[in-house]
Amino acid sequence: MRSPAELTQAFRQTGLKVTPQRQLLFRLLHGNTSHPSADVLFALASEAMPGISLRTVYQTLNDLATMGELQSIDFGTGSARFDPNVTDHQHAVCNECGAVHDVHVSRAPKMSGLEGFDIHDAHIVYRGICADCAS
Amino acid sequence: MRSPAELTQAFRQTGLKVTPQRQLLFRLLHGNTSHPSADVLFALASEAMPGISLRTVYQTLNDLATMGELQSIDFGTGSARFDPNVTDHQHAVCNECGAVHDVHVSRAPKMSGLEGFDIHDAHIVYRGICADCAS
DNA sequence: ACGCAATTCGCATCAATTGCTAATTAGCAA
DNA sequence: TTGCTAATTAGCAATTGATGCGAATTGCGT
Ligand SMILES: [Mn+2]
Ligand SMILES: [Mn+2]
Ligand SMILES: [Zn+2]
Ligand SMILES: [Zn+2]
Repeated sequence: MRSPAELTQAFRQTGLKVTPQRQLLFRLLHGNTSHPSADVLFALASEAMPGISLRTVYQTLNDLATMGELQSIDFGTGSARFDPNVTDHQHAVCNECGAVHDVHVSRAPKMSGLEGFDIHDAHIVYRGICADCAS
Repeated sequence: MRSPAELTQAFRQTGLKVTPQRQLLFRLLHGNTSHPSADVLFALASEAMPGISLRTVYQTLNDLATMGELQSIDFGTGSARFDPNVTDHQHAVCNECGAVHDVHVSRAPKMSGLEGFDIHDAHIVYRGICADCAS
């Protein structure tokens, strides 16, 4: 995801308005590696801007996802997680605390057993216990 | 997942009863490689047994999952998919028709960028267009 | 055949997300 | 700076997949 300043330009160029609510979310998401849910972002946003609506948080997240500025990922944890890192990477999910960490694999694994399937992308989810929870 | 006959034994040994509804689901699931949702199973079950409840389908699926006879997988398609194949394998999901196919990878990919994470298992989801939809 | 714990199934409930819309506001142009 | 107008906000209703509940039913060990 680009910086709040760059997003401001991008939004205006697309005919979208730059509101205080959106600027706040730009700031909360930029460089955020915690893979927050809409709930969590709503809680964070509410601290800085009491009265902001959960609906608005969803709206802005969807706008950003549509623009390709962030990805929405479903790890089966009940709610979608949002990731401003749209570069190619994988995830490790802790079974204990639910934390999601970025990881990388050296090379995309080849699959076998299926002919004629045109692969667009492959996503790997590692599940286990994170360093914090192991102690 | 074991055969309907074996499951009948296993259920009774666990103190669970073997009802006609459960026997039907045993049959519908055994050797099923289509990764059906609860909805789809309910539709199939309703053909053979009109009046069966969706609640009962969920109940039985949860029982089987708890016993380790099948796995519940969330591909982010809106509803959970159920897989009676509990051996180590991966999946390819068609972006067009939503079909889920079993695939295999030669070797589990190593991840890097995270210290002290104890990996229990890794799941890979390939997304793209299946052979049927390509034509 | 009996007794009782397990099961079924309809309905209420829940959680995450989206639909709808009246009131508000950003941003452009005069 | 002011005014116009389309975009946005925010509250609430609705939706969807799934679970909680409980009265009526039924499997199954004795
Ligand atoms: Mn990430
Ligand atoms: Mn499978
Ligand atoms: Zn953890
Ligand atoms: Zn397809």
